[in-house]
Amino acid sequence: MPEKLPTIKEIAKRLNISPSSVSRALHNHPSIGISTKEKVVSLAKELGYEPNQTAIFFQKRKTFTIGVILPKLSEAFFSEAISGIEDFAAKHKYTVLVGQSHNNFEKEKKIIETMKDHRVDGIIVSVAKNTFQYSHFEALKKYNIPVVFFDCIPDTPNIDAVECDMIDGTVKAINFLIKKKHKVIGFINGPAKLPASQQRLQGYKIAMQKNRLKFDPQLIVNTDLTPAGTEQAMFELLAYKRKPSAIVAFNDYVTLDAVQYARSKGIIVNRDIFFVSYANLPVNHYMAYPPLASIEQFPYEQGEKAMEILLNIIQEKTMQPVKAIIEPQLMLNNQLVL
Amino acid sequence: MPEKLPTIKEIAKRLNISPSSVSRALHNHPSIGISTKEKVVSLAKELGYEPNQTAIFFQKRKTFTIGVILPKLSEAFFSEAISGIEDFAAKHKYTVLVGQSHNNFEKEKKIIETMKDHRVDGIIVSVAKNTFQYSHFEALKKYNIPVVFFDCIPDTPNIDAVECDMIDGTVKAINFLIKKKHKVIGFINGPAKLPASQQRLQGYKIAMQKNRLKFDPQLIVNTDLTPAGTEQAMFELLAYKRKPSAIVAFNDYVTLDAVQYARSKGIIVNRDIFFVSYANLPVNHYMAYPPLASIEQFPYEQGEKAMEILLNIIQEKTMQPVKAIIEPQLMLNNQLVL
DNA sequence: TGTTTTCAGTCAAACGATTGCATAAGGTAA
DNA sequence: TTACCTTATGCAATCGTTTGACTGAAAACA
Repeated sequence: MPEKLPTIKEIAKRLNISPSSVSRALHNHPSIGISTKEKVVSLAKELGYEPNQTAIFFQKRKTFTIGVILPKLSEAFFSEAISGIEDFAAKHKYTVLVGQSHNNFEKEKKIIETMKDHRVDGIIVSVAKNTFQYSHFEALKKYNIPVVFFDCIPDTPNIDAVECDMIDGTVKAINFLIKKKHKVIGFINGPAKLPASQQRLQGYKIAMQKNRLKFDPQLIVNTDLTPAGTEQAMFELLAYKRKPSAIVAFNDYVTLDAVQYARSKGIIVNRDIFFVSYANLPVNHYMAYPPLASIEQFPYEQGEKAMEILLNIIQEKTMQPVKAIIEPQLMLNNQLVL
Repeated sequence: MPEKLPTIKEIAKRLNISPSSVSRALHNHPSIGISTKEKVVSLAKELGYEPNQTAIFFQKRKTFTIGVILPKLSEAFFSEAISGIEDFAAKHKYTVLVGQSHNNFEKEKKIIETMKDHRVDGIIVSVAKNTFQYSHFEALKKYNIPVVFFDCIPDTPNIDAVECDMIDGTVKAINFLIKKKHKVIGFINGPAKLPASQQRLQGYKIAMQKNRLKFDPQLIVNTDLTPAGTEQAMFELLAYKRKPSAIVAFNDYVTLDAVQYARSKGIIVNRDIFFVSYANLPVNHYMAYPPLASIEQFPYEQGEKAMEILLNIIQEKTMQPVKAIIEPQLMLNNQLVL
C-alpha cells in the first residue's frame, strides 16, 4: 500500500543517465541536451515524480517555512493578521507554522524553541502581553533566523517591525469626540507597562493639548484587560466628579466589557455616554450599543507588510532594520471618518 | 555573524572519534563506553549542539508536522478548534502548519498540495463549504498521509472523523423550545447540500415527530450563509401565515444577521420572537439581543480529539477508521441547559 | 590539420544524522 | 594456549537532491 515514491535516482536508472543530469534536466539547466531533457521530463511526468522537499530543505538549509507567534487566534485582529501573512506567504511559496502564546511568556519561549528546531526561515511575532524581556528573540540571531515584530513590539532599538501609529490613532479619536462637543473625555488604557498603552497615552495628551483642553490625570484609568479590571476602571471613571461624557477604550474587547458594565448600571450607551475604541471588530456591526467609532488598525495589511519585510530580509534584499508604520483610521459603521 | 552551528561531525572530529559514536552517545545507546559518552555529552553542551532537525526529518522520513486546513480562522469555532489541535500537538512534539481555504475548493486543493510537498505527517481538515468532491483527499493516501476530518466532514464511508451529533443538538434545541410552549418553530437551515444541514434537518423532523407536532415544510427555509441570504430566509419565514414564535438558525452568524433583520423590521427579539442557534459564540454574551440559547459544539475538544486520532494513526496504533462523536449541549448564558 | 570552443554529460562530494555490520582489544573459560 | 565472548568503537551506506569540477566528443575556427 505505501508504495515508494519515485526519486531522481529512479528516473536516472531507468534512462541510464546520471542523477545529476536528471536534476539539471528538471531545472532547465543550459548544459543539458534537449532530447535528454524531454525524455526526463516525460518520464518524470509518467511516474508522477515530485521532488522530496525534505531532502531539498536539508540540502539547501532552507525550509520555506515561516513561524508566526500570536497571543490568541481567537481575537479577530490576529486571525485577520494571519490571513494577511498566509496569503502573502503562499504567493511566494512559503508556508506558515503557527503558535499561540496565550500571552504567556514561558509558552512564547517554548514556541520559539520549537520553531528554531524546525529551522524556520524566519519568524513573525506579536509579543505576549506579559513579555518584558526579549532575550529569547535575541537568541534567534545566532541561528540566523530573522524576526519581524508587529502589533505588540518590544521597545528595543534596531528591530524590524510593523506597527500602527497609535499616537495618531488616539489623536484622531479624541479630535473626533471634541468635534462632537465632548469636553470631558475619559480614557481606559491598558496595562501601563505596555508600549501600546504608552503610545495611546501620549496621543491622548497631545490631542488634549492641541485642542487646549486641560489634561486631567484622573480621567485616565487602567485595565488589566480582564472584564473585572475593566469594570473597576469604569467604576472609577463614573465615580469621578468630572464624569466623562465620552470614553476612549484600549480596544473593542475592553469596550464590550465597559458597555456591559454601563448597561448594568442603567446608563444608556450612545445617549448618556459614548465610546470610541480600537480595533473595529466585525461584531461591532451587530451590537445593539456599538462604539460610536472605532480605530481600524488594518491587521490584514499589517500581516502582509510584516511578511513582505521578512521575505526581503530572508532574500537579503534589506540590510537595515525597517520599521513600517501603518496609519490607523477612524471608522464609523465601516466607513472612514474624515 | 552567521556562525556555523556545531554538528555531530564537528564533535566527532574534536574528540577524535567517529560520528556514529557521537550519535550513539547522545542517544544513550547501550553499546557506548561511559567515559566517551560523558565526554561527548559535555562537549555537546559546551558547543551548544542542537540536532539539525531537517536532517533528521529527511533521514527518518517524518517531519513531526501536521497540517490543519480550515475554512476561516476568524470564525471563533475554528480558532478554538485550532487551539485544541495545537495544544495536543505541542504535547507530543508536533507542530502545526495552517492553511485557510476560505471555503474555496480550489484554494483547498492548493493547500493540500503544499502540505503534501512539505511532507506533513498527517492532516486535519474541516472541509470547505463548497467542496463536494473529495478526490484531493483520496490522493493523499498514495503519499501515506492520513487525514482526519472534523466539523465539516465528507459523506464518504471509511473516513476518520470527529463530529458533533447535530441531530441530537437540534433535538435538544427543539425540545427546549417546546418546553417553553413554542408550537410554531421556524428553521433557517444552511445550504441543503451540506451534510451539516442534512443532519440538522433530520433532527428537526425527529424532534417535531416525537413531540407530536406537525412537520410543516414551509417553516424550513435555507440561507447560503451570506447576510442577504439570511435576510431573504427571514423574510419568507415572517411572511408565512403560520408565523413562527421561535427560530432555530444554522449557526450564530446566521442568527446575528437574522436578529439584525428582525430588529430592522421593528420586531423585538426575545419578546416577539426567540432564537436558538448553534455555536455559542463568545460575543453572544455581549449582545443586547442574544439568542435564547445556543448549541455548544465544543470546538476545542473536537480539535483535541481529532489530533489524538491522527496521532494514533501516525503511530500506527489504530488501523480501523475511527469516527468520534462529540455530544453537543444546549447552553444558556454559558450554563448548561438540562 | 591542429587547436580551441562549445556542448552534453558524468563523477563525486556535500548537506547531518542514523544504523547494520564488521572489528579490535581485552577478558574469561576450557 | 586456544577458542570464545563481551564491550566499545569504527566503517560505510543511506536518505534525495544539488553543484563544482571534470571529461569526451563534436563543432568551429585558423
